[in-house]
Amino acid sequence: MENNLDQFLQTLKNNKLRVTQSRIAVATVLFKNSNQALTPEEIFQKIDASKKLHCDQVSVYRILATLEELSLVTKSKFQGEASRYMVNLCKDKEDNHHEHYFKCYSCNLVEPFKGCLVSKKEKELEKAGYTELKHHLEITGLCPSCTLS
Amino acid sequence: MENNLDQFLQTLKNNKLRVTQSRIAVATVLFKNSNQALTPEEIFQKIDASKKLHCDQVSVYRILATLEELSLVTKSKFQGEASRYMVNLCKDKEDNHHEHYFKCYSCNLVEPFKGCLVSKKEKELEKAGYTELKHHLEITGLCPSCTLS
DNA sequence: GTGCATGCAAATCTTTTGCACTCTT
DNA sequence: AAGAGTGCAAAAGATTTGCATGCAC
Repeated sequence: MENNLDQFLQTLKNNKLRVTQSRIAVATVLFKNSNQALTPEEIFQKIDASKKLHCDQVSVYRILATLEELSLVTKSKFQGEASRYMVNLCKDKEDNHHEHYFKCYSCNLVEPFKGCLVSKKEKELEKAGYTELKHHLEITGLCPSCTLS
Repeated sequence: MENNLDQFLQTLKNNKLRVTQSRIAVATVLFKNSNQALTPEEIFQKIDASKKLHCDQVSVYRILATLEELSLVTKSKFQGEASRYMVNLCKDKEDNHHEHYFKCYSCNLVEPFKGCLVSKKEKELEKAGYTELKHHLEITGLCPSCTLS
């Protein structure tokens, strides 16, 4: 856990980015909630509540954008609400790394699905002359444990 | 075409909604662009440009919401931009009518796909204890004719 | 010391809401 | 005449941008 954070910060250094208090604050909150996907707002609230950490809300946005470019965090967007971010625990650095996510609307658990549900359809479309295809899939609901309680 | 518009307005009457100038304006623009999905902004611009028609931009939002409830228009949301609406040319009134859309980012053509690419995955999840599943899928790219030109 | 990164203010974009007035029925 | 629907103003929520200051290196 702590190792993960250190490794995380090391990646910043390796990319010639500075290890600032704000970035440590965001990273710390993300690691403490590594099984949830949090909105920038939620991350800011948790930083603010901790008293020990500090970071402006606008900086949270900027930092998350930076972290996403480095593939240190994963962004997932669900309809009608703010984007959500979580640490990218999947260590393989393949660029093609592509996933879809389930989000529980009760506990905000976010789970990735291996494989892509849409690639088959995309291949069909490419054969039909479509190009530069991209897609975005969101699945939401109640996870098993929230279903029971 | 004109018949479609009349039929459209008749549906309003059948649902005890008034046939107002604003609703005619929105419907007219939607029918003139029935193969495209337009944003509320775009619809408003076209109404405004026509000089003959008139409707406030806020009313465009309200009218689209009303039309969507009656299934007269279909709403499709794509990442990072405003929602898009188009007349629902599919006449079967099945409530289960569920589709996914492809949007061309060049000409804004929107095409529905029959069938659902995700339902199989959802059934797996239900077996695993997940409940109240919903999903949202967006596919974008260049359509064949925009690819060629 | 240098300049990357931050904090603060303000702007942007989309959409919603409140309310008085108007037009359809 | 009644009230559904509209127009205008303003608010709301998420995110971005500009710029002067400050902190990591």
